[in-house]
Amino acid sequence: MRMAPSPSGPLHIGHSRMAILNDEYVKRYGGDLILRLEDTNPSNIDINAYDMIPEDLEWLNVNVTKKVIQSSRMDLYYKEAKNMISRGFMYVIEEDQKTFHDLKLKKIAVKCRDLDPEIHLERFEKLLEGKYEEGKAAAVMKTDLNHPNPSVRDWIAFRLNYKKHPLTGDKYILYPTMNFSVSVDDHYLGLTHVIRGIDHLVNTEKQKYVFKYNNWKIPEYFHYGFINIPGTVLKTTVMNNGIKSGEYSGWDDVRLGTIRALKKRGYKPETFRKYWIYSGMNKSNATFSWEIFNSINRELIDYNTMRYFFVPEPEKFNIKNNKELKSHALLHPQRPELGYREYNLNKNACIYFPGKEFEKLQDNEIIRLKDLCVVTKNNSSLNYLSEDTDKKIKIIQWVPENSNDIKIYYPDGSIDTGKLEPLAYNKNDVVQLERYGYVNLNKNEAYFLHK
RNA sequence: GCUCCGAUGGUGUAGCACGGCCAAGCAUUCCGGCCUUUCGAGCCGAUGACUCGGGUUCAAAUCCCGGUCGGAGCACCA
Repeated sequence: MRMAPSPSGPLHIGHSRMAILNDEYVKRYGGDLILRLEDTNPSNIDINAYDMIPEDLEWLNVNVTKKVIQSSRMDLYYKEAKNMISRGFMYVIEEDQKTFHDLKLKKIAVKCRDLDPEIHLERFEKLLEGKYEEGKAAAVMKTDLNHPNPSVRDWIAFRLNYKKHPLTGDKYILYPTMNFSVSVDDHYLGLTHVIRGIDHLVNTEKQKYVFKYNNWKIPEYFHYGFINIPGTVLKTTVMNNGIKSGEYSGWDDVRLGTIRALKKRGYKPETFRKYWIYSGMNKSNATFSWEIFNSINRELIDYNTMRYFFVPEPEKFNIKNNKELKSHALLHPQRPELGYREYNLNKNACIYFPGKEFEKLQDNEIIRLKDLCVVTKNNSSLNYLSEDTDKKIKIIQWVPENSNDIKIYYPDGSIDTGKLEPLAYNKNDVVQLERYGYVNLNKNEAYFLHK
């Protein structure tokens, strides 16, 4: 099995599907999982991606057994190309891009298509030596000019690019297109099974020509459908531009759909795995379900997340108690052995209470400050009533006066501000803010995870 | 336009290769209830789907034909 991203940025949630599906097959049936970085287009490479991609995979617990970088295999591609030219399966055109394309649309062969292989070999050398301008010549795979899909007709196997390559510099100028390098690599790396998206359906058809001409064994292909991932930014160029312009704080900005952003928000690697295994390899397109994804994650983290109080839009109230109070809230309702969060409140203590909740209360309504006492609303104040009651009343969270301000960053770009109870401050952990949601605390700020 | 794919509740899937056990299972969301000093967890309940039309057959979600809708590809990107 293999996975073959181009090193143009870090992995995002869409890539994680390919990675995990491949990894899962290797786990079940054995074999190698090859990470192949496809960097044969110098115009589309981010040098940092060579490191970021393996990091992301490691975090996802994807077990890569072998790593290959295509730009270090150029000699192999050249060798195979010459071999195929000499046998008449590939040729070199001296037409420019548009001319060649127009001819193909009309199913017309270029004049030189069937010239002696020797001539094409000479031309190929000229390509390597840089005797042509970019876009004015290319090596072409001979297929079928009558193929109903114009892109399958005599597709381009090598093209010139004089741009400096981040890894190989100006050592090479002639680069194979994906369809050629993929075919050669899939064969020599011994691929038996290929899992990839349906966007490659036509590429598979193109690549099969290379296999057939060389009598190579064609791998088994599986194509899965597109996943539309709503509400998140995934396009590498958009992310990249946003980072450069300062709009995003980096590749791990919580508004992005990268693996590192999701990690920062507090998702578990296992969540990705469970989700993608559960989704299977349906060929039909689907919408990514954050609901299900979050539900999986919630189930994984709930047992190990401590509970704390957070008060959004805090309003300060003097609860006018005439005695000292002590709060005793469990760190985890199912795990009393973990202990309590306790705060001592003096007589006439002040607390913070959520502004929105206060507005919703009826006058004289009795409510419970969770794990503290019972109060009643009178006009614009909250007044102490008793320590406990048997009645079923609303239970609302609060925080003591010495609580700290905190900002909670949402993936949609919004920010919630409020007061976080002192015991949670400066923690670096995923916690559940009771009646609010799960967040990943990072000292004096937090990233919203999910409800 | 051409070529190729696909279509099961709000969402995601199971079932389709070998028609009957499917008056369609599971998960999630929403709604209702129980429990609980969280709107979390847990428990119970409810609503909700085979794209349409033909055909084959004793019998079709499953096979065949056609329509509709959706998607992908039509690059010297991957």
